[in-house]
Formats: sequence, C-alpha cells, structure tokens
Amino acid sequence: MSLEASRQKFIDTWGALGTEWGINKSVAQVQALLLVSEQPLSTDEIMEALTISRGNANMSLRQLLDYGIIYKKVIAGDRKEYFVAEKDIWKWALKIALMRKQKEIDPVLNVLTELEAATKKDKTAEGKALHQTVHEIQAFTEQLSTLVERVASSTRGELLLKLLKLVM
Amino acid sequence: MSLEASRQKFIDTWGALGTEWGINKSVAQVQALLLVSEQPLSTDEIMEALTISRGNANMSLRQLLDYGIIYKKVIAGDRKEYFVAEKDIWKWALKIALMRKQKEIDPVLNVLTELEAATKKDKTAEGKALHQTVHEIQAFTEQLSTLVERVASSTRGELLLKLLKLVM
DNA sequence: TTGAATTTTCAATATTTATTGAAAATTCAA
DNA sequence: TTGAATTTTCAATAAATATTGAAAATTCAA
Repeated sequence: MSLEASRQKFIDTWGALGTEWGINKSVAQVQALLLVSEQPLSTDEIMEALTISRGNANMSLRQLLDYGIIYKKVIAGDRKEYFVAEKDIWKWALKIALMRKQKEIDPVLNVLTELEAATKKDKTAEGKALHQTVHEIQAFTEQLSTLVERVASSTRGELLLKLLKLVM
Repeated sequence: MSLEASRQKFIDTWGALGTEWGINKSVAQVQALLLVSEQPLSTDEIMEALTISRGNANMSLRQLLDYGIIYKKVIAGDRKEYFVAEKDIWKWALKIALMRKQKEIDPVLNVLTELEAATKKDKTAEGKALHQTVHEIQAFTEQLSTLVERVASSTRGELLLKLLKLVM
C-alpha cells in the first residue's frame, strides 16, 4: 500500500467511526486529514483533498477549532489561514470527551437529578420504584461524569498513570 | 410533577441522549419505557405508550434483546410476548459498551493495526511521520479497547472497585 | 480609502436514516 | 389440521441531517 493509499484509508476509516458516534463525517475527515498531513493545510487544500465544498470545509474547521483539537497556523507572506492538528492523542481525545460530557451528559444529569428529587416524596409503591430506578441511573451518570472530569483535568503523572495501570 | 410526567420526561431525555450518541431514538425510548415500567409490557402497550408503529416497536425490541439489555417475559395464559428491562445499570451499561466496542471500535482497530504495519518499512521522512501518527492512535485505541473489555468482564469485587476508587 | 482576496453565512438541495403500515410468515389453541 | 392471533419483514414514505454554492461580510495590502 502506498503512503497516499494509507493516508486515504485512515481518513475514510476515521470518518466512518465518527459517523457511528454522532460526529459529522466531514468533521472527522478534516481532523484525520490534518493528523496525517506534515504541512499545515489551507481551506482550499482541504476542499481539494476531501472533495468537499468551501462551506463544509469552513464549518468543519470552525467546529474543530471550537473543540480545541486543531490550531490556526499563520504562514508568513500568505494571507490564507492554515491549519494543523493537535497530534497528542491524549490531549485531543480528552478534550472531545470533556466537550461531549458538558454538551450532552451534563444536561441529562440535570434532568435526572431533578427527577430524582421530584420522585423522592412519593410514598406509593409505584413512586418508590420509579425513584429507585431514576436514582440509580442518576448516581451512575454522575460517577461517569466525575470520572471524565478528573481524568481530563489530571496531569500525566497522576490519574492517567492509574488509568494505565488499570489497563495493564 | 406527577409520576406520569416524570416517567415521560425520563423517556424523552433518554431518547434525546441516545440520538446524540448514534443510538436510534425509538430504541432508547423503548428501553427507557421498560426501565420505568413496573409491569412487563407487550408490543401493543409499547406502541401505545410511545405512539410508534408496530414495525418500529418490533425492531426496537429485537435490537434491545440482541444487546441483552431487555428480556422476554412469559405471562401465563397470554399468547402475547411481554418485555422487561435489565434494571442493574452496571450490567446494561457495560453490555452496551462492550457491544459498541466490538461492532465499531474493533474493526477500526484492525485497520489501524494494518496501517501501522503497512507504514512501518517506509524510510522517508514522510513515511516515518505517518507511521508515528498511526502508531500512536493505534496504541491508544488498543488501550481503550482493552480497558472496556477488562471492566466489562470483571466482577464487582475486582476491577469495578478500582474504577470506583478512581472516581472517588 | 479601495478592491481583490478570503472567510462566513445560509437557503436550497441532496443524502442518509428512521418510521410506517400492510402483506407475509409464524405460532399455537382448539 | 385449521385459522385467528401474533410477529416479522420490507418497500414506500417521512424526517432528520449533511452538503453545496453563491451572495454577503470581512480582511488587509497597496
């Protein structure tokens, strides 16, 4: 397999994985392209490499910048914007995890906590059962949320090491 | 908030969360409905409660059965099938994690491993850089995969305890 | 300033994914 | 067996999501 074919396969695979996890295909592909690019790329180069429109490229880049997993890179004497990917996988994987937690898990956690409280007083068997179910899911979700937060905010020396020990 | 309103809010919230993580809304809602139902429910009752079609209800139930996070329950003297949810959140959360790992992460891991090998021999600076990038992502993904596997197959006494310690 | 280069926006369109509902298949009590 | 009850399938349709592309806005060198 040629280098170019390898790069392409990586980009395609990454795009497919993103899709399955609710991440826009173009967004995932742009990140993948920047990950396997030695040089910073301009919007035009990205459009060309992935055969996507300017609008799509722009919005995908903006989202990745928002996530903090790619950076702008100024090239002297060139008016265009160039982009590079954060190459440290721990950094960007944790950023994505933290971002999704805040955007998707935390609002759910709030609803669960609210429901947990709302069902607390009910003395019927039905009410108690519902409260129990909600309570357990709320507690679990909260633990998960805390886990992500702690790992994301930890330095390599600390929690990360514990995690690795867990794996090995 | 009435019990019925709480139940409904839980179902809606769960459905929305599922959607954001690439899980079909109906599937997530059927699981939620069964989680907050005291009694086993028939397909007709589920259709009625969620106002979804028979086809949709059937396919959602089948998928949840495949995941192993709901069960069939026979009610004596009734020909209909009834369903109940696995209520132990650790059990079903880990089953979902394991299932998604196998279905979505493992194929990606195979491609990454293949690319890692394919780029190994290249002696150009370009080739070395690509290999390095792929290698790091492959290694990370593998660790993640192993983590999920170990946690999912562990008993409460072992790894789970370590995980909890990590959180607390 | 000016205007060409560049970026952003967003309505229109295309694509993908989910859902319906009725026909076909299956099940099982009588 | 038979046929009514139940489940499953899947082509048609609807809904949600992604993408385009051109106009508008912005930027910046001259």
